[in-house]
Amino acid sequence: MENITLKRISGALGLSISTVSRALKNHPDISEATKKRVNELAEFLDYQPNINAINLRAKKNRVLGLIVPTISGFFYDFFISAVEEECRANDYTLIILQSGNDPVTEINNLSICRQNRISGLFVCLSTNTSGMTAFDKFKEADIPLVFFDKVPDGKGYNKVCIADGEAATLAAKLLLEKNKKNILSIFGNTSLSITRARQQAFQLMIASKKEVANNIQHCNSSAEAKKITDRYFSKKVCPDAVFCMSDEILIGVMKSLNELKIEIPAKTAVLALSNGFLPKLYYPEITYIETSGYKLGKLAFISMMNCIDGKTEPAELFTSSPLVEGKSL
Amino acid sequence: MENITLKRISGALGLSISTVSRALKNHPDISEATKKRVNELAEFLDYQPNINAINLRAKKNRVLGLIVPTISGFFYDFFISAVEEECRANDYTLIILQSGNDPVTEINNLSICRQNRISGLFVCLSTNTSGMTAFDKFKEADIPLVFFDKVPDGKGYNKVCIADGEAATLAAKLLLEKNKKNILSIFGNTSLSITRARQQAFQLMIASKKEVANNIQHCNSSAEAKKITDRYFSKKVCPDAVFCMSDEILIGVMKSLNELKIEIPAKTAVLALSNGFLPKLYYPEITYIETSGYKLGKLAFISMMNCIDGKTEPAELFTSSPLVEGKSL
DNA sequence: GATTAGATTGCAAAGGTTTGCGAAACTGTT
DNA sequence: AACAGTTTCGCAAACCTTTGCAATCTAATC
Repeated sequence: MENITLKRISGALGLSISTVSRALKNHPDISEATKKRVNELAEFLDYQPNINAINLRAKKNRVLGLIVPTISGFFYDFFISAVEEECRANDYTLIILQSGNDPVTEINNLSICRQNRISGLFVCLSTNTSGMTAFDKFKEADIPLVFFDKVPDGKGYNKVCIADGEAATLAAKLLLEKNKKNILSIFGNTSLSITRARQQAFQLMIASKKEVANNIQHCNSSAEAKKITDRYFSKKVCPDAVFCMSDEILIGVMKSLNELKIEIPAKTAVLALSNGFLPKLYYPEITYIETSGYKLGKLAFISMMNCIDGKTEPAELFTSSPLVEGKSL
Repeated sequence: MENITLKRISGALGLSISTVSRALKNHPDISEATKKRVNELAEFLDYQPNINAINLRAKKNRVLGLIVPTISGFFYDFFISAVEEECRANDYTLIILQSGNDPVTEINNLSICRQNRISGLFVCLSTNTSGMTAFDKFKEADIPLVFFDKVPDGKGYNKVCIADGEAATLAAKLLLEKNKKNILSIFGNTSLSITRARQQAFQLMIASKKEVANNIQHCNSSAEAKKITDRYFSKKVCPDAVFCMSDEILIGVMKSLNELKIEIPAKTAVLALSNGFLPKLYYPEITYIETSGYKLGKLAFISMMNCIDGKTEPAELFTSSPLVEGKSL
């Protein structure tokens, strides 16, 4: 079946292409009568403007890119969900690409984005990104970048972040308020800036009460978190609280505690920084400080719009992290 | 900064646009010397072919659409993840849209897809889709549709599905083998074809052993599943096994059992149909029959490629559902 | 030296849309 | 009837790429 184009409509109506184009755009030059005729036929023929032609002429695509280590999980899917909603509401097309934490794939994805002539890009760096040179090309081309979650160091980049320090401080405060004396606090890989920010703030606050023991541990996976917890809770004196820096860690901790049949919060309290999905799965529901991927996504889109609207200075925006009470503290 | 185009390169090299175009495509008509010159300059200038111009000329976009009720969850994100991988590997761009289970949004999304001139569309129907007329337009336009998860009734559509019957039968068989006598089986909303398929197969197999009691219940949420479980396990004679049709139901069941401190599998066994993520969270790990979103995504892509390659008859493909042993049975 | 074959390159059209500018038609005034 | 002033519309270029066909050039053959 032949494509419906302006030419086709103009031919059928005995008008010029430009008149049809303007009529469809409700241009004041065109008489109401003509507009009506054109719109009716366009409707009838189910005319769809050719987006390629439009973009070609306009020299820009209303397309945003989004690169993420992986879509599935407890965090990025929520982030993507928020960004997609905003893109749809603002007439942007969204292209999502997974890097799988592979630097080579990451570079390829950047290339795909450039081929697609995106107007902006959301990026969560892969864990072992080799450098920022590939990203700097976008800056040169005046394509705004908004980093989230795993962000590059240094000024000069747009970033949206969880207020890691605040959240961790709040967590520590809560534990102190509840008079916990022997805390097991588990963090992720220290090479990540999130880890450092969260740990530093947490540590600082706990240290304000000299008599409180803070057992700091690091891990790279749920399994490692479980092992650590196993170890601490097979001692004579068990921790009276466990702090989990992330959902991934929470999984390991809970598995251990459930297996060891440690009652929560009677024997030990559990507190986590979490996206909010997992804590509600457990019994009792885990008290957590919300580090919402969804909220972060909304914020990222705002930041992107700012960039596209010409705000030039790179900005770092933060989401708030409210406490969500469960029964584990 | 000015855009790099073929014209720009041809000007700089004193060649014609067509020569440059062919050189970059390694056309045999062009001498090696010229190819080298062209490629080097293109590389140097970081030339990116204008995809809009290419698509305009080719009259088709290498773009696939994907409509899903929501990205986040335990299922669709895995499905999307698989489809994205395949799209990337096969040079397709993927556009993901959420319907939020709203029929109006669904229609709008279809419209967005048409505007983007997609070459194919993956669809999971929203729960209350009003009818298939909006989708039939795609058929008329020869744009292949591949339905997954929530699929329309009747022949005439491409579908990829979990082998619901097989999976449920396998589940029932396992419970019978373990000599369970009093089973609580919880299913989702009966208006969904998945529910009906799973329930029917499960019921049939259990009924083959007359002495086994099968308590069938339905629910629309985790919370409802929890209530049902609460009720059954506050009776004098508790079920010796719980079957969960889905992850959502499993969540409610586990919350109830944990709260009531019912030991698994000592007091009662738990068996689920699941995407595989949640069962590994619990202690003990839940035995499940895998209804993998990831696998389904891979299959959907295969089906899509078949359609695009001109296979005309609508086909219904199934993924297998292997047993994954946990410690709950 | 003329002819031919083969290698290499260029011309021009097409794909669909937008838009500045000019042209035509119409209105109403004198 | 001539004019100005509006209203309404069309021409043509530009966005960038691909490709059938024609054109040019080189070298070899008769």
